[in-house]
Amino acid sequence: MPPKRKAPPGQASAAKAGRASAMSTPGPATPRSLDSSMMSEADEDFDEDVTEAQREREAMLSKEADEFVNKFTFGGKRLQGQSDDSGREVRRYDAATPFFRKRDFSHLPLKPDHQNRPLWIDPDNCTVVLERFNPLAEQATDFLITIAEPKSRPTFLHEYALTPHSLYAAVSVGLRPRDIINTLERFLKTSLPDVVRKKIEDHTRSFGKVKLVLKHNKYFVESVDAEVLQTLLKDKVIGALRVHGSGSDKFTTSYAPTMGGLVIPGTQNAAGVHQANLKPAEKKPGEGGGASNEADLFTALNEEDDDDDKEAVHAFEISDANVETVQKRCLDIGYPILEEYDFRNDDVNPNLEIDLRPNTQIRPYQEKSLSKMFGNGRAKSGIIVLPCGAGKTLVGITAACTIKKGVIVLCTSSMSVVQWRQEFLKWSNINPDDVAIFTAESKNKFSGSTGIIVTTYSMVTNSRERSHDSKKMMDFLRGREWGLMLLDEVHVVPAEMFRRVISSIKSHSKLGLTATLLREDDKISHLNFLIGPKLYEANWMELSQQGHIAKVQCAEVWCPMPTEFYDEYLRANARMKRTLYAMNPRKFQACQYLINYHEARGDKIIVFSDELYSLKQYALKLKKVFIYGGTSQAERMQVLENFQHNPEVNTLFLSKIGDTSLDLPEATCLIQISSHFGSRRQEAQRLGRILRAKRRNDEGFNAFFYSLVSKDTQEMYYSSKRQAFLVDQGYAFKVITQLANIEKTPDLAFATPQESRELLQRTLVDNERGAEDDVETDDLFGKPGRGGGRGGNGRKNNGGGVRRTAGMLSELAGGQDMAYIEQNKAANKALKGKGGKKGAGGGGADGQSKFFKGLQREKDKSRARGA
DNA sequence: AATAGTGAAA
DNA sequence: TAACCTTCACTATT
Repeated sequence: MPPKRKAPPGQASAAKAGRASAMSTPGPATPRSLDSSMMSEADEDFDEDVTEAQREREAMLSKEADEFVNKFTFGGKRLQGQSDDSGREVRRYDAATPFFRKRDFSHLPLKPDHQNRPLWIDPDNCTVVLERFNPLAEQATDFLITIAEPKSRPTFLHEYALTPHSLYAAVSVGLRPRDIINTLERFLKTSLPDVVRKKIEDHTRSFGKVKLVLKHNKYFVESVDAEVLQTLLKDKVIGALRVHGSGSDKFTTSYAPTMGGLVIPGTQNAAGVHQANLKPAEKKPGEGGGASNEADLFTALNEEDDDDDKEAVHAFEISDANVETVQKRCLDIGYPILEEYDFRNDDVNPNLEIDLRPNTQIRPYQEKSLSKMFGNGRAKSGIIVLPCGAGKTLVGITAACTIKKGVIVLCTSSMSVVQWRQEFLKWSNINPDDVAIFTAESKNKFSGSTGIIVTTYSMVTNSRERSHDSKKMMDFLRGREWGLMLLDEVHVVPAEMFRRVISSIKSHSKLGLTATLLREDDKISHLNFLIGPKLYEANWMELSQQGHIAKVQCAEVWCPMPTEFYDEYLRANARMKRTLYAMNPRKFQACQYLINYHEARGDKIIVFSDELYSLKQYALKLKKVFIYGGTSQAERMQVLENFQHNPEVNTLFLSKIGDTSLDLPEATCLIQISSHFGSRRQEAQRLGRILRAKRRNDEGFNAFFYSLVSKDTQEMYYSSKRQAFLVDQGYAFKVITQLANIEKTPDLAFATPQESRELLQRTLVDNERGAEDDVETDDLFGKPGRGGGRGGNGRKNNGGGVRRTAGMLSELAGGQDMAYIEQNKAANKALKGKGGKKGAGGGGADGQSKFFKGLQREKDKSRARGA
């Protein structure tokens, strides 16, 4: 037994502080860390203080339990809000009751055969919980992804939310309200609460009644129900936007002769049938129950549809520019606009000669997502969410092959433009002349009357002066109707700039593709009226279990900071903080260790760092290749080529350039040493980089994802935020606090305190000197690189000028004392607010110091820009 | 043809 | 809670 030590009061409070800080680090890791270190310490060392320690622990545990319950309580906000419901009924109380507080629904009577039913429901906020281990789980899952939004899908319990959007999606896929209610009733353990029933009825009543139709290059709001249109026109927003054609205030009323009888009952699942014809063996017997059930529903609906088609259709026109406004308004007032394209009966637009190559195989989930899009024989606009590496491109191409009209594909970078074209040629029999690329380099049109154009968002949205060719091309794009608009990485669209695409190019249907329907702002919901509802979202875990994407082991490695680093960290400004926790020598060692370990296993490793300084330092010290924004095109190609084929080059360091704009070869291991705040999108996108790795099948996992985190720094908080999405997808993050035998690593860097201190000094000097040089001499770039040369990567720095201006203010602040930082921040903000628009009035900032000189320069620049 | 400058995303 | 650097694509310039 170890000698007992009586804890001096000071130490006890230190332990308390430590514990408090551990508590304040949110995320799934917290309980584990408490178990392993804190608990044992408390038990052994603080024997004498047992009562106090215990009390403290109990308090902590109960607080933790509260947090835990809160986390799994739906609508935690309401919980605090309503404090008293004493008037209602007397509830039974037991030991667990306090944990549930007001979220106790044990009064809802269970059905006698509840064990055979997989769903629970929370009537207050329409959250549905699915038991994955229930025999009926498969069928229920199929149903739930149609009517509800997946919130969280770990191994055993899945959480879905019924939202207006998700119900809208369900209706647009062809389910009727009563189908939804009946099926829910069938799967629920309790009877469907009336509140929910009413909600579903209310929300779905008006759905699917209004359509947006493109006719002769003009947009019309269309409905079979004249009263609905009247309602819309009475709305102050929509009514004002109506285009009054030819002086008549009546609707244009027409009949829809083309629809009657052409959609043959049973084939409404057009895409599905199409695919089934291609490959009948693809149908899985296991899916029988859910699929046929769904098919029944669709059949029922379709008969009704045929009746509708014989009715009159009423419409009024709106202008291109107002489409977005009208769509948004309609959604707000409960009449979401549905975009459907009856492509098979479109005689106006020429057909495109395109088909999938005969031996092409569509995977079941791809087929499923497409059957949602073409559920009733027409093309519905919407969004399909598939993880990276799961074949998004093929889904888009298959959609194009089904519609067989002109297609416009929008990508985020010119590189993926080239890829999309190649994929089209690879998977379909399209004539290469009919797939044209529209970027800065190439502005070709297709040869025939119709075809495919692949371009970038920025090319289409660019509002500045255009080159002559570019202008002509845009007129061409604007002047015609497209059958399908494919929006790659659709989560970028809600940005102010990019949403203009929607109104400037007219297409009959839109299909958005993305892996991560995530943004850190709340604009993602805008996609519902910009593009359409989410038609399908794949379950990552399911795909990896079926072997379509890699099985990934995720781990978070906690690296303690040496005290001298931590002292410096506490003192540093935000910019320096980020550099310091990336340069943590213990983190460097962990990185070195992991690289060694995985290279020995034969893995290909990618290391991500957002922090450029540390990226270079790591790569140079470990003698590995690296790519960042300034790396020239030719060299990027060369490095990637080597990484892919040269057995000597197994590790590649990347800045955040690797997130989107590089076509990375397959890798099996990924290490993150620094990242962009709490961006869940980035985390998911990076993980996506190794999902393609599925060749090796030797063990349980075929890919590894490490996140290196400096302990007790901001990183801990960001890291837990970043992981939220992946945790919801069912990934479990293992916390590693100790790497086995790390001290045996050959040439372990910074092993002595001396080296560690040197590293700190150099880091500080390198990052400060740069700023001073910049201001004083204005000649930073004539010098041979701070932080050592370019280790074999001799390249020209073309981004220098840009970086200089950008780095100016913040670096200056770093060189000054605290008082200065405050000023700088305030001034920076003021500059932001005024600058650019009206040319900030020349206020008190006269050229007194370096700081104000820099500020003045910024100001001049923004004024020049504005004029 | 290579490079500088710019707006915009996040 | 805000932070705020890096990166990209486009166009104009030398």
